[in-house]
Amino acid sequence: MSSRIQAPRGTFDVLGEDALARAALEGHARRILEGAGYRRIETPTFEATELFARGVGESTDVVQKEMFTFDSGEDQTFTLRPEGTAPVCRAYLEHGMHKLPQPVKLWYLSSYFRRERPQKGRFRQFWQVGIEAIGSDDPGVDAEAILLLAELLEALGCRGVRLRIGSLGTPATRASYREELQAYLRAHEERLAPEVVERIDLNPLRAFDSDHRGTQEVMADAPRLLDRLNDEDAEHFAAVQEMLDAVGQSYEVDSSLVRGLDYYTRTVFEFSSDALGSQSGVGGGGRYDGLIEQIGGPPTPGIGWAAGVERMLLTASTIAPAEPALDLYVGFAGERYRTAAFRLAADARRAGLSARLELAGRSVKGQFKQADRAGARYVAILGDEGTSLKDMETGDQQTVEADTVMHHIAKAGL
RNA sequence: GUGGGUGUAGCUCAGUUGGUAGAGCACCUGGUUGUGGUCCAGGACGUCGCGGGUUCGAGUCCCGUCACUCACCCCA
Repeated sequence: MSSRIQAPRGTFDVLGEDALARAALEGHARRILEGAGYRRIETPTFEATELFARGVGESTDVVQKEMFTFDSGEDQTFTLRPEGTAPVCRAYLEHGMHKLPQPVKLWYLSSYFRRERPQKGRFRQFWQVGIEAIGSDDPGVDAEAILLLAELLEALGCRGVRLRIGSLGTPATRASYREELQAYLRAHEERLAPEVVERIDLNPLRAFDSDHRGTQEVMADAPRLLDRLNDEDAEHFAAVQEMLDAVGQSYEVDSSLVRGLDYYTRTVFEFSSDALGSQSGVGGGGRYDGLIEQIGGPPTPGIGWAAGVERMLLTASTIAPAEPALDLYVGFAGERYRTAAFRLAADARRAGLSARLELAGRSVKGQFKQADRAGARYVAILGDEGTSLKDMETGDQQTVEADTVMHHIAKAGL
């Protein structure tokens, strides 16, 4: 066993009930998102490393220490995609989608890769369902996007979900606010928790989340980003809130809401669930009006979100995947009936029934047992005494010609 | 990347002060010479995560390693 090969760290096989639940999740996502005009897009699993370096931001944790980058043997390196927004924006540019009616609405469901230390709800290959709406800065796009994610989480029965929203304004606003906040924190260093002081340079906004009493007192009077927004951005944010209010979507405004990717501007939002433990984020996103320019295109506004499939499934309560129904189990008593049984199962499938053939050499008793466990409605056993057709629900059984099994089942109304 | 916990059958787990591995469920067979859901009997499945050390002897003790897990960090 020493040399038994395992799935790589932080990866997993999708099987059993999990596979059924994922299929159900995909069905909900397609119905909800396509109903709102989003169309499916899938981009390559790996991209030029530069796309993420420029798009996501050189200074982010994702780019600095979490990317799986490999040498292509050519003059550039490639990287397993750590997120979906930059690749979709690249595709938008590459296919001239600015000529389509704007905004272009796209959704995806695929896997992403980050070299992190795995724990519950955090993997090295993980799945996200996400949307991007590119080409409009109308606040209605923001509100609609938020609502769609809320609707998806609702459809999945995700528990303990709450929504926080904020606005980051422009990159310039954000940068000057950051300096203001850092200066404020340094001025009150002696009252702050040591770990907050340590992170003033790296992540000053984190100070808002501290449960340290002195820190909380200091932060009560700290400058807020939302108070520093310019008029246009403040109006935009107000419009988004007005629309959420109009449809009764509950949320809380969180001035300290930050997202880990550099490209966000204006609206940001996050759905979290207290059912998740420390990886509380279920899904989130925001506006990225500078991203397309950042990767070499014309100034183009955009907004999107991504939600973690594994995390949604961890909190989902109403996804009760059902095994697919089985109409007919075809067995046989005696090797010489094997081919006829094979043919009956094939005929049944051609006629639109779900049918399963005995493939494990079980005894007749074993075949009935197996058919029962598989939830078969009918069992047909081919053998010396003809073909026995049994209705597993009523227990009724008759001996029929193999050729007429389909006819008998049809008569019963299947 | 840092720190803590845990790895025994397909699954959930037991295993006494170190003495050479068990239960339940699931699977297969038989009881019913061709008939399910109950019951009874039987069977197959483990180099006890992996490697090394201590010992006459290691699932048990020690070291390393891998994986999972929790917290930090970060995010989906």
